[in-house]
Amino acid sequence: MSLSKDKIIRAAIEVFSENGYHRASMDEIALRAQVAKGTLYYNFPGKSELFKTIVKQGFEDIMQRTQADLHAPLPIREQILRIIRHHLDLFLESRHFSHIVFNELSNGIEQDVLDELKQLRREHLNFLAKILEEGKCEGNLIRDVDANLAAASIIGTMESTCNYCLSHPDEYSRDDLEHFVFTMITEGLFISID
Amino acid sequence: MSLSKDKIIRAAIEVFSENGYHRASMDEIALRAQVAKGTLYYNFPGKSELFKTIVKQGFEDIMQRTQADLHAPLPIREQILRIIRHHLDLFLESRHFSHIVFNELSNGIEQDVLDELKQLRREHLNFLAKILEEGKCEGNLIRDVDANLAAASIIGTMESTCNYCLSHPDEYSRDDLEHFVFTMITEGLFISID
Amino acid sequence: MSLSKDKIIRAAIEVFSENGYHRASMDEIALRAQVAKGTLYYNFPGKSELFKTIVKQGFEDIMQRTQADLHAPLPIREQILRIIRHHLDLFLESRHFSHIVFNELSNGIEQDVLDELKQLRREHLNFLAKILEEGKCEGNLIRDVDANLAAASIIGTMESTCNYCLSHPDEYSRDDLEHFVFTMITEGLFISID
Amino acid sequence: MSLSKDKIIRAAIEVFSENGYHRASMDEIALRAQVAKGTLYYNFPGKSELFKTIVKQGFEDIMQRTQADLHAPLPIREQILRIIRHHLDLFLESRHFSHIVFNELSNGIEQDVLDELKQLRREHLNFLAKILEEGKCEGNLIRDVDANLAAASIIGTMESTCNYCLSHPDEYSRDDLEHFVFTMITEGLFISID
DNA sequence: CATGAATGAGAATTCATTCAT
DNA sequence: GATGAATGAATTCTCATTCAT
Repeated sequence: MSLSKDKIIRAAIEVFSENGYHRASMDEIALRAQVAKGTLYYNFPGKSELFKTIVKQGFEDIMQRTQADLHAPLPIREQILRIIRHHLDLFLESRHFSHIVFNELSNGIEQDVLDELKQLRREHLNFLAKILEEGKCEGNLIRDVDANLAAASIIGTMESTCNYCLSHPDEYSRDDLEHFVFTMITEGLFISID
Repeated sequence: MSLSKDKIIRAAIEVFSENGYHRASMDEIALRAQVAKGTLYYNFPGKSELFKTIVKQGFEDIMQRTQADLHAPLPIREQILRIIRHHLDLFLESRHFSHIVFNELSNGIEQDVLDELKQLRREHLNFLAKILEEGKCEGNLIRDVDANLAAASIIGTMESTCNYCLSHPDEYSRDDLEHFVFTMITEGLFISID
Repeated sequence: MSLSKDKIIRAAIEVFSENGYHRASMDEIALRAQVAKGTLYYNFPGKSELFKTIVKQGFEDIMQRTQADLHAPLPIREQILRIIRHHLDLFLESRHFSHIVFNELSNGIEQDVLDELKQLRREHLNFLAKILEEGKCEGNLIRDVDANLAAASIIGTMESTCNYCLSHPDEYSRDDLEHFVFTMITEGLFISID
Repeated sequence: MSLSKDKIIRAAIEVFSENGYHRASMDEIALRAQVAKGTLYYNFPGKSELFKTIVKQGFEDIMQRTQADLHAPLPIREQILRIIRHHLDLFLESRHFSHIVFNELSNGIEQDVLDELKQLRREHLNFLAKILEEGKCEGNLIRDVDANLAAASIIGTMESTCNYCLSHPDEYSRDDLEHFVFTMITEGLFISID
């Protein structure tokens, strides 16, 4: 693997994260990667393909990190907690990137690349949905809802609350947030009388 | 009242919704509005101001529509249901626009306009948070969580699940979605044993 | 004579003086004159004609003011001094306007208007040249040079030194400048041994 | 060395000279330089920077050409004559360019670029003023006037008379003009009785 | 007389992409 | 493998001018 390719990817993550897809410029990426502009095109067919590579890597990374932490006999309760933890890490650490990865897959990217990106997102959702699905088998804990919708819901909750926390720094601790998200997702807003 | 201004706003909503801020071009907006390019600039100082007008109107619209439906003595349970209904209407009807309104407030818009947009989003969140806060007083129903985070969480859940449904058309009925969202938000993923 | 017309002319002098022909906008002129943009075009055929009116008025004004101060039996020495005085007044008071009037008659104005403007400048030069020519008859004082060139030279000297003084405020008094210009024009740089 | 850069500069001198700063368009410059519009922006940050480059080069050129011709022991009389010669060359050869360089430094160029341009003009004036200042030491020839004002005065005289001659072609020979300017500058308009 | 909404040609600038070296 | 000069289509914005009222 070429050295340039790595430098480019690292720089591209930075630039896409900071600016979003459209405001990110190939010039800026080349500058940060300390390679010539031509080198970008030597290593990647174009901007959207470079973007796809980044996003793909992002999805794979979060899925792998999460997976690695979900040893077999963990109760679903703990599994969900760990999923939340890993995703909050990602979201809080690199909010724009997460935003891109999870949301900005609509704007003006070439249709074929867009389709691949949507496929990646679907896979990630399936990954989470599958964990939930398996969790359902485990005792009478998880409500019988559509696992895909549930996964989407979890991601939405995390993204939105992270966004809010990031724009209100120092108001919430990391632990507060984690606890809140876990409660909302598992117990909901209403007090259950038990 | 200027006829052009209305035509421009209608066209701008369409174009921004379909393409997002950056891919939306003033040319396209003028074309759709059937006015000359100069007319855009006669009526609005520039692209970002036009965008701001649209977003502002969007926020005001959803808040007003929701407010109008929340008569005084409704139980919080019913209020939340109605909030969800109105927001799902908006999200499903104009997904990209909602996405813009609720999320794409980060990428390369002029800082001062951006600040105003964030303020609008904050106001909308406060609007929802206040309803939740008031709901807390009503019996022992709502969990004692941060109302702002809860509001953010609700929006995130709705946005994300709507997105999912829109990319999987015909898999979920409107009623299914509404019911799911309501359950997730109020009861969470876990079955409460009562 | 219409009231609007006067307001427009006054505003136009300001705006042209401050910005030069090209940067001056009809919008700005209308704004300052407190009339609608259409009113400009009701009173003047267009920007260049408006400009011409201003310049013409400027030339006529300076010529008239100067003429009025040159009573018959004044020695040429005194006449030149008064010419200098009046022109310095104009140049120091409204540097950009003078600049426009005396120099910026080349840029992108319609050819026919431009021709008229050049004609006006020529007339002003002739006006000065004629005074010099008459002065030649008076004793053996004025060198036998081309009166037109001499007039051009006088204007150039005044313009250039005024410009310098305006960009170095408080370094030269009005009297210093007047005295310097008079000396340069009449006696030149070299000490004449007499 | 980039070939395009040279072509652009040559074309820009032409276009700026013919039209002045505002009427000169980047399109026209690109066309004349036979490069694509983008190439302009590849080589120069923008219009005003390109303009600055041209003006700077113009000032440096005239100062250098003049300097090169002023060998040490030349009497001040001869030095002034040579200064006049070089400047008339420039003014007559490229009137609009000279006009731009020496005068059009006011109209709507970015403030920072404008400041640099004014600085360049100041340097040129100082260059001339210094020569005059040194000339003062040489015998009792040069009047004790402010050297900066004198330099400004000389430039103004040359500019204005060249302008006049250029709009009255064939009326004055190059030698006539040179002789006139030299006389005006050194001896002034009045006959000194010696 | 006066208005101001509407126009559209034209201008500066950006940026993904190509290609000869 | 890598470069960077060159490109040109696309984009935002300006502004003199027109015209129905």
